[in-house]
Amino acid sequence: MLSIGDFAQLGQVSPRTLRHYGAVGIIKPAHVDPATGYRYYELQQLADLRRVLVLRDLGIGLEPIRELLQTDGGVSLEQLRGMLRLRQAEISSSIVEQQDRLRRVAELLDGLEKGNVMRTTDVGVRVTDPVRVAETTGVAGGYGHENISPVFEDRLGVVWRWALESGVVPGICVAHYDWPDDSGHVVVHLGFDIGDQSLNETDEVRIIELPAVQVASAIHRGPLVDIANTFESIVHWIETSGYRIADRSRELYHEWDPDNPALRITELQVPIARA
Amino acid sequence: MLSIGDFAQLGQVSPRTLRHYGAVGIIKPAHVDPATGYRYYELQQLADLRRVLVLRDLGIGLEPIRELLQTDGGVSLEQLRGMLRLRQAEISSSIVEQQDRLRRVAELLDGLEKGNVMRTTDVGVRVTDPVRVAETTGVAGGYGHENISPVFEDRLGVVWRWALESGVVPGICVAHYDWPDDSGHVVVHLGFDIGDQSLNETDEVRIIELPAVQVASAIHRGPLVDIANTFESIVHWIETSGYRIADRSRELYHEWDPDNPALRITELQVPIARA
DNA sequence: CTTGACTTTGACGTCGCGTCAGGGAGTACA
DNA sequence: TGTACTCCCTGACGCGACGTCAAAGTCAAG
Repeated sequence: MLSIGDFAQLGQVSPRTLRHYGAVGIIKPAHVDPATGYRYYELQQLADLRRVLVLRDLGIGLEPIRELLQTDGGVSLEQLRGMLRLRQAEISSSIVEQQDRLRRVAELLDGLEKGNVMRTTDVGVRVTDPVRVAETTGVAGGYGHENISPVFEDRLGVVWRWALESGVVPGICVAHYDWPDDSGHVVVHLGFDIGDQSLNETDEVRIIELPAVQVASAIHRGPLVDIANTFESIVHWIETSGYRIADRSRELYHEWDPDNPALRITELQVPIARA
Repeated sequence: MLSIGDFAQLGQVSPRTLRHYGAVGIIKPAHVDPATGYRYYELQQLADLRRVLVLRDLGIGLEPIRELLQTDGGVSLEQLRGMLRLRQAEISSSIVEQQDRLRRVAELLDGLEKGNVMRTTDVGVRVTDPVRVAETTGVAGGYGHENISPVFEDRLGVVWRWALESGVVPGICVAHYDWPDDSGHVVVHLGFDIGDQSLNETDEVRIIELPAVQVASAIHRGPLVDIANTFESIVHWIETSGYRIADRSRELYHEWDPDNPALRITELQVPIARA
């Protein structure tokens, strides 16, 4: 019969831990003095405690450990095997996760050295919601703001008039681009979210649904002339993060103040998949 | 001006999270309606939120993140660098730890396949307390219970008489062994813990101090005839755990009922060091 | 004006104990 | 027998980052 302090010392744990184990039913004192409430342990229980500590140090929770000890005998062997395999899988995936984190930290540090603090910080992965868009298409001479911008102005007027005529409630403005063809020309799609509204298409305005996809996204603030930088950041991020570009990119114009381009807020989305 | 729900959806977090961030001072709503308490956010804050999420997903706590954002400007760059390096070290060591766990889980599973469930489960590392021992020495023909046991009986009688004569309060019984010499003979040291008591040595009884060392220890229950199995388990554990035997082993007789060998409880300790 | 979606504050739960606080119990010494 | 010191008890809060109710107020649409 050992006092809780002695037993704790032998088992290399704190008395508080033993009381806790008693409270959750893992290791109960062999005897409790009914008058004083003092806990007394037997030396035999040291082996039990050891087993608990071994499992605990494997990262197994106290509740599963309790279940294992409760059904001690033949049954628990299978359970133990199952638990261990489960832990094996959990630990493995957590290692992978940690290594991924380590890579991201290293990249951020790397970015710091080169002075571009906010660049990578802004890029993140997410899964977009599917969105129904009423859009028009136009053709630009290529990527780059000087090519895209005139088409934009033009098409924006078209959809805007269409919106007024059809009485639709326009949601957020959305653009996406097809891959350039051999001549370098780019098809530009420009429109806006229409939610669940049922509308008739016209020759110029089509209604399509952009599917939900996993994207790398970044927020671009200010005028669109330098949006290429943001786009480049995303592409760089994608490459160094073990992804590849999976589809055509999209742009969402969260804030579009015609009078103040500096306050514009644009979200750039590039669909990705594991490389 | 976005409601908390809209802003949360854009940022891919829950409203609860935003409220929490507001409460701890990381991201405060751009405006709070004084009448209703409704929180309203600006789209500009999305970038802030993104940065927070990036750092959070790196495993950095909210409090450090808050400090980084508070001192935004030139100063925080150095802090950020420091934080990231710290995280780098933390993640690295946690990966090592997880890999160690993974190894231990695999070994336990391996042991399960071979049917020796409790063997490895009982072995653990600890650091012993230094202990002062009054002991006698004897020579046995070799390791093995048949050689050790007669010497034990003999020496036990000697220290016991000495204890009675000197009026010492005996503590726990302790044995340790020197390495066998060329002829295979083993010097056996047998005595007991005397705590802080000051005592005179005799020709037969010496007082020594066993230093604090890191040991692999296991509890052996029952008679000593099969203690070799337990010893073998420890040695096997040491070898497969990346340690080596650093010194002579020790035995502690926690429970020593002369009438009932089945209830005996012996702790085997083998000093270890990293291989 | 109702309905339903959204929002507020407040509070508890998570996991494995560490760490008080306030008070009883055991042991050694005068 | 008093006292001092150590050990033990129960009960409670704290940690970290929110999830998850609950009760009640707010908003926009029909």
